[in-house]
Amino acid sequence: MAVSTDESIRTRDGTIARRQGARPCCADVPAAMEDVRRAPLDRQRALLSALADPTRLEMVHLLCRAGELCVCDFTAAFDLGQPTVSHHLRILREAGIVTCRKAGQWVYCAVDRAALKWLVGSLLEIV
Amino acid sequence: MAVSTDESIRTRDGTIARRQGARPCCADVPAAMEDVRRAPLDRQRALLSALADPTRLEMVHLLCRAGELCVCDFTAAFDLGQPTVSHHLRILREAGIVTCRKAGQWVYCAVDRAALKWLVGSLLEIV
DNA sequence: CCGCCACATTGACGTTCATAAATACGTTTG
DNA sequence: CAAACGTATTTATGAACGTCAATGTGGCGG
Repeated sequence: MAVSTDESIRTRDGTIARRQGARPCCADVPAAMEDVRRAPLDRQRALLSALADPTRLEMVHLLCRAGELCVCDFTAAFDLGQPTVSHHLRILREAGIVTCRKAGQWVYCAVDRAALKWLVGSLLEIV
Repeated sequence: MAVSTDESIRTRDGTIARRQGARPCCADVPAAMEDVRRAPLDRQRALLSALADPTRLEMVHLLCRAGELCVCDFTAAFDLGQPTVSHHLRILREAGIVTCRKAGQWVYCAVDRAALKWLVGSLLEIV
């Protein structure tokens, strides 16, 4: 593959951008990638994907307003089977977004605000 | 179904909670649901699900640090086929998270910080 | 004008996920 | 102890998603 010398390209606004080689863009970005990988990307993604489902997001909204709800409250509110509700609550619990306490035969759930605040903070860092 | 009168239940910490009827929890929450549905849940969910994918989240991270990148930068950085990268960028673009400008035969992408800030603000509202 | 390049689109494939039915578990009540 | 209730788990199914190969599109250079 032939490699030409530097060349200048015209950008949309008419300015001249100086670039190197035959492939003006596609500059190496391994250094930046290192920083990216070091970031707590996994936890961020776990929280985001737990919240990305419409049912679970509505659950969190409802729970934030109600403060504390038991599982049967969700089954009554969401027109979903009890196993499905339990499934979603498990995902939210494993993501650290909700905490559950057992009282008698009921399980009361609440939002872990610290987790949501951490997510917000981590998003603010990259903006 | 028989409905009993008020009854008291024992909670985990030993306190007595007074509840009504045969089904102590599962109180009606339609009023709260109304408020929830009125909230901009859809946009919130769209942004969250766009960010929930590990590749797309890393793209946004990288893009926030780099400021502006063309599509071939991503194909070089992510070890993915060009159609796959294009697919992810389309989702991010349709979600309003990234904006694209065409310069020559390259397409340069940048993060719409306002969108991310809106998401952060909407999350802070419910916490 | 023809070939190359960056990027977008289409179609297909394998995987993941949400949901429901059936079942199991632990607690309360009679 | 047995029945009833709230909740968790298992299993199966259909839909959605990420990925790739092939192809299409538009701009740039020889």
